[in-house]
Amino acid sequence: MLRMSKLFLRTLRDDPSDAEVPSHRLLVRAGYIRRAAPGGFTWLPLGWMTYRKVEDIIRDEMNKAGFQEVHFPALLPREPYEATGRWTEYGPNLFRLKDRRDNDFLLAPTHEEMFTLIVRDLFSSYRDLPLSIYQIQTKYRDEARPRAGLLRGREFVMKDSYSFDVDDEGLESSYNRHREAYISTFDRLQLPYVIVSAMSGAMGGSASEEFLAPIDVGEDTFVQCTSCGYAANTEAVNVAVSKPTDAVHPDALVVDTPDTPTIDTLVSHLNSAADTQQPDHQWASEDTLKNVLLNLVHPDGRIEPLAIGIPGNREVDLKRVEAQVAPAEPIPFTDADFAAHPTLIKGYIGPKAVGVDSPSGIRYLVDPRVVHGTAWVTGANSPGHHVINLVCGRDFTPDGTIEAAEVLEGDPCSNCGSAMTIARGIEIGHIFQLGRKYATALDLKVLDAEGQQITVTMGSYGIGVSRAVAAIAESHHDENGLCWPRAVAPADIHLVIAGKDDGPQRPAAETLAAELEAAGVAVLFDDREGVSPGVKFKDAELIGIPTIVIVGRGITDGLVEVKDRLTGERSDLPIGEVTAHLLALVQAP
RNA sequence: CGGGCUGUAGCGCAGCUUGGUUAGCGCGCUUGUCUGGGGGACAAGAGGUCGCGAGUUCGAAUCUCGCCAGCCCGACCA
Repeated sequence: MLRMSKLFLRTLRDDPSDAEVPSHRLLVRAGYIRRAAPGGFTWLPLGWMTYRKVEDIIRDEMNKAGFQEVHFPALLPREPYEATGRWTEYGPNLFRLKDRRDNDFLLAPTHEEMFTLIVRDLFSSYRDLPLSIYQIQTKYRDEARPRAGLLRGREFVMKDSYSFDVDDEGLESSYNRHREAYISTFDRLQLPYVIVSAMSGAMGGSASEEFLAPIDVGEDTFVQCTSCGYAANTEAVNVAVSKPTDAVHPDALVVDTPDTPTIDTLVSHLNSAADTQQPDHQWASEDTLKNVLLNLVHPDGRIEPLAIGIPGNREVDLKRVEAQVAPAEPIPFTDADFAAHPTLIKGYIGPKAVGVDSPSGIRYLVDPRVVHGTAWVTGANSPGHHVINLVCGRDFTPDGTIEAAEVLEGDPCSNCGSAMTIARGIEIGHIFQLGRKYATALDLKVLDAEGQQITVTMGSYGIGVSRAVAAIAESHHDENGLCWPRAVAPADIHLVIAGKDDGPQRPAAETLAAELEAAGVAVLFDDREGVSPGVKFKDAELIGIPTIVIVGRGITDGLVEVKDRLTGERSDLPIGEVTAHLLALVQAP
């Protein structure tokens, strides 16, 4: 039993000024967590109990699925990460430090290397596989900008699993077992989620999905099809592509378009100038082909310029580009870059100035909607001039396609063509098939049935444990405070004495509390003296235990009040029946 | 890493423009009395390196410079 008279807790009447998102605000106000470092939080008793409930559910589901728990150090030597290249590739987000003999160490941001190495050390036969092992561990990332409390810290807890299989079918099966385990886990945590297609990114590999809790404060943007259920992180969306057309277009024609360096100015010029006006059709921004230049910075420092052609009604989405070109990093051209490429006229760049066979030699990739037979208005590579009716495949041929254009609300689904919606989400889980990248780099092989060495294929699966606590808070609160799902609440029942300190309420509540505890119900007992009922009620709502029991003025008639935190529904029950009633509530599935 | 805002008691804030006794208010905390179903009242208290460091000045919370930290937007982010 937790007695509030003794509990290490102080609730705050005002919102902390540095907290913006609800989970951060309420967890601090209700006395669950406290900021201790940039991006680091102390868990106070109520918070730690909730955290442990979440962790236990995750652990339980992992164990049920047959995965085995291990535990690595967070402090690791440089060598394994050197072997996979991540010591440098991980960049500034890696916490690096030195010991007294000047050896390099790091605080692990994730543990692929260590898991791979330990399996290599212990196992050497296909008969040992498949294997899935996991840990629940504190991770460190030197985030440029920790924010939103627990949602993005520099120190956080993650459950990370790794699967090891001899072939692709095995990997597929391990992947699906994790997917199922994640579904059960998030269902138990009562976290709403959408499973979206994701990029496997620099990690390599193929299949990759994210579990996103659809909450506006989330940092990921995803699309969802209103009809077929397709969902994807915007980084991973494939645009719906029209078929190549056989339409016959007039010859390409260069027209004077003075002072039209932007799509807007170009479109309004086309619609007003005598030589370009069309009787039956207003020019629109989607008729234009916008050519944007980027520099790709490769991990080895090499810089490669890249030209991207997209419909003029859209912007380039750098996140999407990065997902395509990883591990290279895309950076927009600066004025200095344009100066270094005098054949590229900013605002008037056309397909003829770019492409590997052009004078510039710059690789030219276009949006997949720019297909054979489509006609475009685009730059004529001369200030104040554009060309109309420039036909892809006839007048120019790009070097390839790239998913670079921003995704807009209402865009057609690439699967079924229906309109897609866009929403934000918190990434609460990520599962993906790593393949053989780490096994190859660290030489993880086993003998197959024929006695041949084969490289193991791996999967990697993460759940942010501390982030899950915040995500639950984000999806389970109201203006008065938290409303925990029963499975993760720090106690089952919040029992409040509402009466004079020497009134009959106290002995009745004490008896009830003892009875509940004896029946196995975890009670947070507000037995504080000299605290008015109003204060206790406010605290109870802030703290958010799902059922609040009030021993108050009804006690003279032998009644206590049972209140549902979420619905506000209340009922008076004879004190003799309360324990059975609450027990049923708590044990309800 | 760029732009904007901010840093004064556990929490929320005023004071800074125009430098000047002992830095103030509300909440919270301590003691007492009253109160006792929605953060109650009165009284008396405790609690501060004014983010840190230099500088200007007879004198700096206040002015200048540098740094650090926080929040928001963007960049970044298996």
